[in-house]
Amino acid sequence: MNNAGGRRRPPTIHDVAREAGVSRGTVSRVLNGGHYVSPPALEAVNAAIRKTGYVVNRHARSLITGRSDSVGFLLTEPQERFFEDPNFNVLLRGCTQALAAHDIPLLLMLAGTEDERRRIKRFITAGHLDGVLLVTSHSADPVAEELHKAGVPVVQCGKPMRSGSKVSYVAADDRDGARDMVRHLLSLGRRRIGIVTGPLDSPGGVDRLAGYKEVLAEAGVGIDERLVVSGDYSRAAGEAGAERLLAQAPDLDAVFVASDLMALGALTALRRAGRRIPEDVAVGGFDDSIAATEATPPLTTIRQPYDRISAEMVRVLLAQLGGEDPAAVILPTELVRREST
Amino acid sequence: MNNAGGRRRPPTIHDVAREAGVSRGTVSRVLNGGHYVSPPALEAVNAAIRKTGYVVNRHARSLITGRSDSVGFLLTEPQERFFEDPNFNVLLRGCTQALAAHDIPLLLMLAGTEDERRRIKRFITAGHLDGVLLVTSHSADPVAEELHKAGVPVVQCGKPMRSGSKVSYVAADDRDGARDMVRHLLSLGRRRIGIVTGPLDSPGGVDRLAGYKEVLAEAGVGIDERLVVSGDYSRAAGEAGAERLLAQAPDLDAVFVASDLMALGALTALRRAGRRIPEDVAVGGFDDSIAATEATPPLTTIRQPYDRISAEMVRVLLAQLGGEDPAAVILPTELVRREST
DNA sequence: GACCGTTCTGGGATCGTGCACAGAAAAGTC
DNA sequence: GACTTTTCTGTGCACGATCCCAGAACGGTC
Repeated sequence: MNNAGGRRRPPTIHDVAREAGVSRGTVSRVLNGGHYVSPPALEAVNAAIRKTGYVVNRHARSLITGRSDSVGFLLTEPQERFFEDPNFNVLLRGCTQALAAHDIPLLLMLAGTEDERRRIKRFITAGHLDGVLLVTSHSADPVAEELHKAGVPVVQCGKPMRSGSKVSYVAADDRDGARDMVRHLLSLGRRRIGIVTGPLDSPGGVDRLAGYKEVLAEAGVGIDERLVVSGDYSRAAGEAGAERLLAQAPDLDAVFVASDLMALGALTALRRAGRRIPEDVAVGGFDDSIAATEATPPLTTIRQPYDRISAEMVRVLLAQLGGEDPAAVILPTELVRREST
Repeated sequence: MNNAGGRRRPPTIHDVAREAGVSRGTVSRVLNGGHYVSPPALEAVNAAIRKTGYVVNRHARSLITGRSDSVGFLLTEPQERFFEDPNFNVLLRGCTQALAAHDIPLLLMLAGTEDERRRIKRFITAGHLDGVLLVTSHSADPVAEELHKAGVPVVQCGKPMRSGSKVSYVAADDRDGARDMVRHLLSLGRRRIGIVTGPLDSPGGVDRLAGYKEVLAEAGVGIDERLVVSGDYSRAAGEAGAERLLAQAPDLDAVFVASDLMALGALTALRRAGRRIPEDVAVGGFDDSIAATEATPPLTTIRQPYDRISAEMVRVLLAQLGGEDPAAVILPTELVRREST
């Protein structure tokens, strides 16, 4: 068994066939489900596989089947922000593990520059991948639509902006999450509730704002546009947003910030203005990333089920590879109470 | 050019040959470097490639060459900690981009459970990968050695524990970084300098401690074992470590904490004990992760050049694929002064 | 026994490349 | 011009699997 220094030629299906005393065809059938194989042949082949340590050559298989049995995980701009977002890690890990359970390798592709985008699109449309899991914070990104048009199965993380799109997606229920948070703030007796929204050219930004307005209207609390500002999910934007709110509506007693990272910035700004959290101003975040638990005080937030999102993305993609139609999945969120409210 | 709804058969080398009026062999030669091809033939082939939109079928190529032209990025346990470490992201992104420049896809493999480890080892040794970039916080991990013995080119991130190993690695100069930090603390007039080391079964832990002791000895400051405690790089360990130091040596005036994450915990513990940072106790970290800049006060730390580390890992691996011998690369660190010292 | 349908098996064709080889064409040498 | 060397080209084969098809083996029915 000494094999140091170089790789030996791996056993092929032919070696297994010879060892088992059957033909290649029979071995191939065993490998692909075992239909139309007699019990003794099945056992002989399995024994031969164990004995030889045979592993299928995926390249040879792909060449004839036309499938690659691998999936791409595509992250499009803006990398800096997203890549440092802990939520991204959870997604990537979840997808990798869900695919591993099906023995499907994941190819990581980062499209930062325009040049990289072209390269990657070329790679994908060349048929090197069976499907693509797409993550982009900018949901207006046309790449999902382009790949879909080229016949490549795609599942996007987060709702796409264009509503007519037939691209599969998996997302958390932004609107409902926002409703829960605002109801929670109302239940604490707060009435001057500000909001720092996400970018309003993305469904995440729009839907969370819609939920906010909906609940306030329901409760008979009027909507004061001075209580509404927007940011881009970054920490700095949260800080600036809170400052703007304080200037426009100094009497606010709560803020719903549309991401935990922005909430961190908001905490800084509010504290600097001398407001106590949560006594003077209650602060609610969105995401439930680790940032939320490590903040001081720990953030009340809306949990996005990233582990389930990744699992669903893989499930939907594999279903599509199996011939099913594109699907949209919306997963429920959950209010997580901590000390900031 | 309408191709909605399904993939069309991609053009093959044969289509290109027919289009260019040459044979398959000539096209193949153009694809692989263009040697022994006449100028007119070269141009005709290139034109045909552009016209047909031809992209090489990697599976067919791999089948005949025996190479896969793809590389694995393997992360072994313990995932939870490492995966949430922002440094990991920087490594992963750096490797992906460096490989993309050579048109080499990266396959992400996470080995959490023992079952996953077996699966992945099987996958790799089956020849589905040309080489492996290995990241593990536990440097005693035998997987590097195993893969190496199986003839798979490996480059490890961080120095391996076993010194006799012939596995390539790329690491920052831990010892020198520690020396710089301790010299810096000495230059501030501090003499009672504590240390929270990393795990002492890893070179990172051992070497940083060695640097610490070396500089103190050089400076004629004795080594007080009450000033030395160790942790596991986690935030909680930093907090506990600082508490132990405060109990064992209440007169300390500086702490060198062997990771930024631990330093965050140490800040909490020191502040709770009423020590002002940096007036009473100066705190130095290690890594220069984003945690360092976001801490209050921002941490003085030793910068590990993760972007260069990832680039070197890829360079060394590709060199090895090209037939060169395994290599060890140690990169210089840099002191980053901020407000915690 | 003749016939049928189902289960099971083996071998040839095939996927799209790279490589070895043979031979043509061009270039250099005496 | 005859010869060698170098450059250039096309063809057959191989890589390792799946797929298809023909036909054998089996069991049941009339």
